[in-house]
Amino acid sequence: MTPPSGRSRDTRQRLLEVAGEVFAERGFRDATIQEICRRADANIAAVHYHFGDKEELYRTVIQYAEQCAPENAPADVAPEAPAEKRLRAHIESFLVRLFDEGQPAWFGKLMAREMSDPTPGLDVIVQEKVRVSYRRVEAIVRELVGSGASDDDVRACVLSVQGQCLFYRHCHPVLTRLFPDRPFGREEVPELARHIVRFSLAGIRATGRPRKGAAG
Amino acid sequence: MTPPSGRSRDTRQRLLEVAGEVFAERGFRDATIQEICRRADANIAAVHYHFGDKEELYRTVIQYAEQCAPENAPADVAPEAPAEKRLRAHIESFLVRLFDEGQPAWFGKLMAREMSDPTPGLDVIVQEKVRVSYRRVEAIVRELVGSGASDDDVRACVLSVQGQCLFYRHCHPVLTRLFPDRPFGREEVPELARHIVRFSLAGIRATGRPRKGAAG
DNA sequence: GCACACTTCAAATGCTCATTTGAGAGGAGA
DNA sequence: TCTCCTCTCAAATGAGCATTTGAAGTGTGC
Repeated sequence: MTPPSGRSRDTRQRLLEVAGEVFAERGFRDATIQEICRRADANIAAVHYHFGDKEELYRTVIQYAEQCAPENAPADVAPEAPAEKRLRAHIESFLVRLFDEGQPAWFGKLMAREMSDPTPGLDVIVQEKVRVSYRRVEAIVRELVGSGASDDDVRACVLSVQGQCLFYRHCHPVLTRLFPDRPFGREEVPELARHIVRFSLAGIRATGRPRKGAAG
Repeated sequence: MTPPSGRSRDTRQRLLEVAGEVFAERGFRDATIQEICRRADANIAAVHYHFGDKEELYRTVIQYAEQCAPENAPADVAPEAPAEKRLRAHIESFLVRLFDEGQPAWFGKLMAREMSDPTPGLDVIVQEKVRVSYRRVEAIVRELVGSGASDDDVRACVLSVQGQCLFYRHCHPVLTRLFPDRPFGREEVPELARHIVRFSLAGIRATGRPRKGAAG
């Protein structure tokens, strides 16, 4: 006689998904077990029963998120494609992941949150994900940058690219206040990507050249 | 017979400064009045006496920080200097403010925190500060960018510049884990600034040009 | 000395929240 | 039917915290 919805899916599973959302929205500390259980339509003791405590729930959420988004890389471009194309593909897929409100939506938010305000249990996992992403962009930049570029130059370029992308998530609250008429969401990704690609390609190529930027 | 240090300065003043630090370190919610009072060597009821409550203390801290750092603009460059020079000066002073551990040190941290995770009482004030900074960079970019650039192009360039700078604060925890040997602090500002200037100048100039970035 | 305002203090007070408890519901196997 | 075993539930429990209280200190003008 139980209703077919809600109760139907495993409580543990529902908790996991809802917890991901709530942690992403509020952060580890500000998220309350009460809210997670309310949204998951579960009893407040369910978290303890299934996960032990809040921290363990958080850790499990991260692992779950990782296996949910197994392909960090953009699928729609061949590894042997020219570097420009791969850069464009990376930036687009990175932005999409940052903005997406879909299935593993909260993962991007969660990562962004962890980046600026890490919690103890996560260090290693963040690093694994971030390092992979970093290495891919590094390879691209290395192809594009001039021969005069040092390792430091390459790293700086990678961080410039990632910085531009992450900005739109990290500072989203500021952007919506600064430009109330101008949305910055999933819809605008192609447009944003176009700019970041053009800007970054020029920046990367300039980095390779021996002459300095302003003081000739 | 009271010791000459500690007690000497006004309790209210000490609370204000210490609270700035603590809020910057932990965020509004995670900061506890207990810790603020302990560090300020004040009784726990002092906050209520001098400020009413935690929120009002926070608001006062922001105002205090603003008047502490009245000159948001880099002082060491004339408004009529060439745009390249002004861009360099802006980027350097922005980075310094983000990294500085000096007097109004926590202000940068606090702003960074507010940007990604705003608290209700602050919206307006953040906007005032951010808008000023934005307008200055906008003017610089407008001079540098080609005539073919739209308003959207200009804005995107400004955000690319700010994004690159803010990245080093927002993602500092990630950077220290990703590159344990490579510090990213106050000391490295000139180096970082040099890269960001070169990268951004090229990016901005490329944005003005009609041809697309990748398909040349 | 004496009243008075301004500050500080230690000890409540009460709220929110994570965690625990102990009592069941439901189903599977004998 | 009886017995486990798994899972859910409502109601404690107790910790951490912001806020309040009422009793002192401390100085200033008289």
